[in-house]
Amino acid sequence: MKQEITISPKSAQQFSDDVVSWYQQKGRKHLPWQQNKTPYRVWISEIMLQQTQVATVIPYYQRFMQSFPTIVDLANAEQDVVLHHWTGLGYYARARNLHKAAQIIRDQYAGEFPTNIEQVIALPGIGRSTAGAILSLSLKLHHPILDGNVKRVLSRHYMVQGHNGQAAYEKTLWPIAEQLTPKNYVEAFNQAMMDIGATICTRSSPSCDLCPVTKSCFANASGEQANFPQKKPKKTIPEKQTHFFVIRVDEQILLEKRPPSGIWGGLWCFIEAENESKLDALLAKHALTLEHKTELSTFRHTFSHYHLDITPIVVECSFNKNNQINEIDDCAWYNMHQTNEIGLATPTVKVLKTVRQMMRD
DNA sequence: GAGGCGTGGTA
DNA sequence: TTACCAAGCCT
Repeated sequence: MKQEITISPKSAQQFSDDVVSWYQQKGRKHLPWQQNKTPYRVWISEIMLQQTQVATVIPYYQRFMQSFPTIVDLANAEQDVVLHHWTGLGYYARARNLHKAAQIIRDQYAGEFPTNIEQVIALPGIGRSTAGAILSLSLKLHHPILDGNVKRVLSRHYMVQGHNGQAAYEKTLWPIAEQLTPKNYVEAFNQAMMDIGATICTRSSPSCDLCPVTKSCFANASGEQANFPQKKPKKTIPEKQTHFFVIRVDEQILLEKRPPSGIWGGLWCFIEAENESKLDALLAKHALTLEHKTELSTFRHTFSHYHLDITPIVVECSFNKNNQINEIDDCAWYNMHQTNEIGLATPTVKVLKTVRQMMRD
């Protein structure tokens, strides 16, 4: 059930004044994407920061901007190279969408990031909040934002029921964000709201004594900060099992490009199977002779929605006579000692390291 | 509209 | 160790 929250223009003005003054004194101003702010630089940061912490993003951001200094550079890059820069960051659809959107901007907007919010939202991977953040932070255009930080601040301030993922929760919060967002200093206000959420109005034990709007906060007044936002109902996530076939011929490793969507979409992984029965057919298909097989210890990789117990099987092979390296379907041979410009999932990187270590010993 | 989609940090 | 969280978007 959507709550109706009424805010007087005067209290909204007070709120934004307090937040903007706080930003000028205490806000974060030295993050890499806050220097030389352009729509492109802010866009990349906003995408990387989705569901990802600042400290994790910084080195990825630096490498990405170094390799793709402009939208057109990004658009013209190979998808493998873009995904290579995302290796280990997760939610790889973000990188695929970023690449697609850059090509749209190159082809339909002459390489200039659009400034109309509807056009920005129409780009793949950009929703209302990210679009508002890009246009307000880089160009000072008057748009509200509503990311996880802002939601938490507003949820507490006005005691809005609900939690992330609930439609009614967001339907209540967007009009609040619209009413509070000032016409002047919109960039300072939006950045400050994210800073306050990230550093003061934290998920657990918020530092209300440091908050510039604590005096008007309903949750603070009633001591109910811990009850907002509400806890999500917890659910147990399933466990799945798989084998990684590490098919190796000398220093060459056979990898398979995954389908363009779904888990690890577009990344290169070891060939997967639930059990070993697939191995014979696999060797025949690639014209390989088995020389030695080693099963490594199983390890667990946990996603947001399931656990995956992975058992790597190192399969040392030689090529059959008269068969050189032949690439079939979406498979390709990679030299395991070179840093190929391709995207790899974290467990793939981990197993590669283990195999390199085995070869040294 | 609820679930898919990653990973590393933290309690 | 396990469970949950961190600047969402897409289907």
